[in-house]
Amino acid sequence: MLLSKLVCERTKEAPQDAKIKSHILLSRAGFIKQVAVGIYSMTTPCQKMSCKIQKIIREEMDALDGQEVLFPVVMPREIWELSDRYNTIGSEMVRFKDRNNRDMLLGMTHEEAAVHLANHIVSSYAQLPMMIYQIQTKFRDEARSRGGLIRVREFTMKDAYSFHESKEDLEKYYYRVYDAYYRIFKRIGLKNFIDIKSDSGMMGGSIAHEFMLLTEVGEDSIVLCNNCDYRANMEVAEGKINTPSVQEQPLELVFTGEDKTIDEVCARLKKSKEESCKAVVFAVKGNSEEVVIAFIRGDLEVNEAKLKKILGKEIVPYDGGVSEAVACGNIGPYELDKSIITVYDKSLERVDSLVIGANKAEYHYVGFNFSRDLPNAKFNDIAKVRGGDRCPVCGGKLRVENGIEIGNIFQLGTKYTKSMGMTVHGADGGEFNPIMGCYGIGVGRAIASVAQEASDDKGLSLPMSIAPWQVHICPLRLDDRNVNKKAYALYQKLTKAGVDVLFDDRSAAAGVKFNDADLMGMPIRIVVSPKSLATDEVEITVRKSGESNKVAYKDAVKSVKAIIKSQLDELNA
RNA sequence: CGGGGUGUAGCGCAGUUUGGUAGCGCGCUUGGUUCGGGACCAAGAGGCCGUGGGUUCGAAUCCCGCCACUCCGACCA
Repeated sequence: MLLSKLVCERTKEAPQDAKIKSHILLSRAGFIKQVAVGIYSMTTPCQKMSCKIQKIIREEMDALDGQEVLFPVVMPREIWELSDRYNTIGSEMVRFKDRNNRDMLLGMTHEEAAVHLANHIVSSYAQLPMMIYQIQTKFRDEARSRGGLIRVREFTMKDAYSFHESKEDLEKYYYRVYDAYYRIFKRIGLKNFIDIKSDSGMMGGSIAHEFMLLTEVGEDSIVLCNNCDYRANMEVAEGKINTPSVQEQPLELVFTGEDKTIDEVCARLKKSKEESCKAVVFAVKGNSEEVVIAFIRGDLEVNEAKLKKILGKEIVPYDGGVSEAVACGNIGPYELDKSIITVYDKSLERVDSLVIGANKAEYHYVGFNFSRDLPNAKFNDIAKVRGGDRCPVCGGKLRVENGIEIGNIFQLGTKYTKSMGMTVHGADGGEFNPIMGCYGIGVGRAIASVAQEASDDKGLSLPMSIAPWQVHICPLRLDDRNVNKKAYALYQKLTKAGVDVLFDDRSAAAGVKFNDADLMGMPIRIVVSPKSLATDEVEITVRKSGESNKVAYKDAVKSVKAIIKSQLDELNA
């Protein structure tokens, strides 16, 4: 490819809105161009990279006996009503009417389509296990896109769906996919990634893992143990905390005036926050009359994901109180209106003397004791883990890091096969609903993740396996007849040898060419110049290490192929 | 969905307070001199100042509406 013709505009300055490295570099290198919020065009280098990632994914999926299919982007309402997701999914799903006034939608995931297809084809247990996958555009109307390609509305995703006769078979297959995911991420050049147990959320099913790239700019919080290999998404992470040892005391009503926050009340009463109980008020989504109060120790925060799971309902923060008389700041568990849904965090269970709201303006109680004063209270874990809490497995210290979700795998169970009426004949002559797994990887997000990780202050430094071109030739002084002849000849020879080459045919200054090469990040740079040709050599520089060697012109192809091979071997190891 | 911010040339920005002929840097075109880490000289092209309305002799600038983009938060199968 000749750089002068390449559809890809580099800029010196980053777009003002780009905040994170991958977004800045992909924009500056001209790999992506925003069209609307969360919607991007990809230029040639980016598309080539996407194709190479897809090729690796296909190889690994095919090795699992996956069969590539293509589901539609636009689907009718009907199949989504069978799983009830037409109604349960909110406005992230784009719905519209076709010319005949039929309800249609844009696919944001394809469990329904997968079951619809499999249901028509699979009728016997002998056809199982079976996995189908696709690589296709999805549209999710995210409330807020950000971070360049990290969180977008339209994106290319590989999604796979497997069908099994038994839970055991699913589990066996699930862990094969798990291993394949490790290979995929390693092969595309990601380094600092881990898998974590995750909340299967609204997908249904039980066991699920997320693959996370650990990076400061990640939007997810991950809890990791410094001592053992416990790790979990913040949504499901558990931590152990110390219980303060306080003497049991009689319950006593105390005046606290205008002090409402935990800090104010504890300061006035000279108590530590660990001996207080705070109330966090939520409303059930779609019904602001239905109030839920979560009680938790004053120094902790409520983990809304855990709370939702316990309630089985969507909730939203609510800033009102339990009544006009008792606003936030004086709510307590003692003698509270019984019609209100309450949830108690386990952090409160063994504190023998608590400061609580009195459900009465300007008053709190001290000396509250759950086992004495509210013996029927049930305790759940609804606390957000903090860095420094202790590991639930080994007791070691927990830390919290940020990550980007680069893939996920779910054991779905029979949620979709049951609701959509997919049955298969078993060996015993009976019928059963196949057990499903599903497995996703976002291709664009993988590109952003690589850009985030594989880069330095000069620009991208792309892995050999997915770089759009493996070699970037920078001829200096193309007006020099010898340089011109030898540089173009080298370009031809490398191309013939099966190497992907980008050739900078512009008559620009050396600095311009070098800076563009550094920014675009091809793994090997070759300089052909009057200086190098004086000794009949070219200069080969490895982008990653910066290591540079002069190689005899006639050995250049051999030398390049050796570097390519060693870098690919390292990624495939 | 809540709270801030910004829309002026392909990109990055100044000009808006105090209304008076549309500016700068980069990039682009042409010619010349340069040539191993973002060269120099000269000459050019390129803008309905987001959009609709209002005020005014006159609006990028003042007023009102709308749209888009963006940051923080909520949300995120």
